[in-house]
Amino acid sequence: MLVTAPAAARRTAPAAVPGRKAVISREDLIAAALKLLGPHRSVSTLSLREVAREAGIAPNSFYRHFRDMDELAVALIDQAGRSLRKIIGEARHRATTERSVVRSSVETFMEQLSADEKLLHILLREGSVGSDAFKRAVERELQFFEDELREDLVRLAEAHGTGIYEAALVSKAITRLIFAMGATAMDMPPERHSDIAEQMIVMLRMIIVGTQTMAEQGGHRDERL
Amino acid sequence: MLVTAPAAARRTAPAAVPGRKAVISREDLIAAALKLLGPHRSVSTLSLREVAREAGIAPNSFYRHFRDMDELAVALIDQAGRSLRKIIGEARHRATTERSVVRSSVETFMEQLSADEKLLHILLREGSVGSDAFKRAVERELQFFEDELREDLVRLAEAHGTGIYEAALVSKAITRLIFAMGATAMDMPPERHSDIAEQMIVMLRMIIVGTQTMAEQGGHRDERL
DNA sequence: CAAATGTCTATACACCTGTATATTAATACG
DNA sequence: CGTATTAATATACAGGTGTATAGACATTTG
Repeated sequence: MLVTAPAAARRTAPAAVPGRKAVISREDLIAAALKLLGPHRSVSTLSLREVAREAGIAPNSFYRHFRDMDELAVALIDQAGRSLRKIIGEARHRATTERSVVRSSVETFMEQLSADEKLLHILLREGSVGSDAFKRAVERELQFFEDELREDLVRLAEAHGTGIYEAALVSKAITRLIFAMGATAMDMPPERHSDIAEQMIVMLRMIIVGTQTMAEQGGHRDERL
Repeated sequence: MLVTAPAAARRTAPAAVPGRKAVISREDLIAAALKLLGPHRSVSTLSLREVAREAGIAPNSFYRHFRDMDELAVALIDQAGRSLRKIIGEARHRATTERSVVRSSVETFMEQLSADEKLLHILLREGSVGSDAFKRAVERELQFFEDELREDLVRLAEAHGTGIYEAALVSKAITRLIFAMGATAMDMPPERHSDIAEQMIVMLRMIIVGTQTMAEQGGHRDERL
């Protein structure tokens, strides 16, 4: 993978390589790119020069850290995914003792959205534009999310003795739905976010009740609709 | 609305206005833009000059028809929405006598996707990037879709004597889910499209079974999950 | 036919983009 | 110390962009 190779290189001990000390790092460039992003500024519209300017370096110095803007974009997605998974993971863990998993996860998700954490915005917004590498990176993060959710679902289903029909599809549906709803929520005033969260919760509950009911009936509902 | 005003102006009888006869029309420009679009070319990356070049006119002539590229983009979305609604409408009508509504609608949707009709691609792909006007146009089309679906759902629920819990949310969930799944399907080889369609159908059935079950139980399921 | 009027083109400007080349600056090692 | 090695810069180029301005062309109207 293109992005992990240099990351691995940096991970080795910084044992006294000759040459000039790096005044700027990949992380600095990522931070500069993040600073430029906003509700009206998407990753795909950022230019190399712009990021370099924001980071306070000459345009050409950019190449010391990334092959092109696309590689930076993938790094951004990587970071966004890691951050989101960590947060949601904590939310799930926290939830088992307190409120329901779906409520606590959804609310955490929406809190993160409101917190103007631009990372989440990237993940939600730009999954379908950009280079192939970029799209694949986003898809990979969705897949991670989906897998973790599926494991949680079957675990919880067993714990509660409820059935679950097509767990993989359930988690896929939930993931896509959450991300789609989150994306539209981004373009709304924050005071409506709690409404959206409630809508999400009802939607998820429908899916869960659906899969449970279908599990009880063996999935053999007629195709009346 | 910005785009309907000039459209209305053109709709008046073309009764002998003085001046030179227009050699190119808005529709020609829209067609040129469509020709440029593709799996690796999104609306937001089209330049005014590029579209003008493709249409065979001087860059400045563009302004005779659209204020800027954004206005063209909104017109594109408009057309895409109309086209999709028409097709899905026919599918729904056709379905009542033949197979299930959800199956027939989903299959029609995916057929349209495979048919390389770029219009649908625009609608699916670029809902979250671009100007505010553009995003609002996409959101409006989704809303149309959603409203029609809701009417259909309550009608069918009454016809079959099944309940339906929170019909508005059901149609919203289905719409967003279909569009999200469709967007990811676009980036996949066509031979996987039928798989995706089957996945969609199961997902939708879960939601429908869920809303029916919740209607029977008055929506008072416990929050175990 | 002439005048008016709307359509289209040509030219030009200022700006921005990615990147190739050459040069300078700073650090580590012998 | 000097030298090798790497980081960062300055300059420059070719090409693209949106759009302002002015003029040419065609067509309807008086």
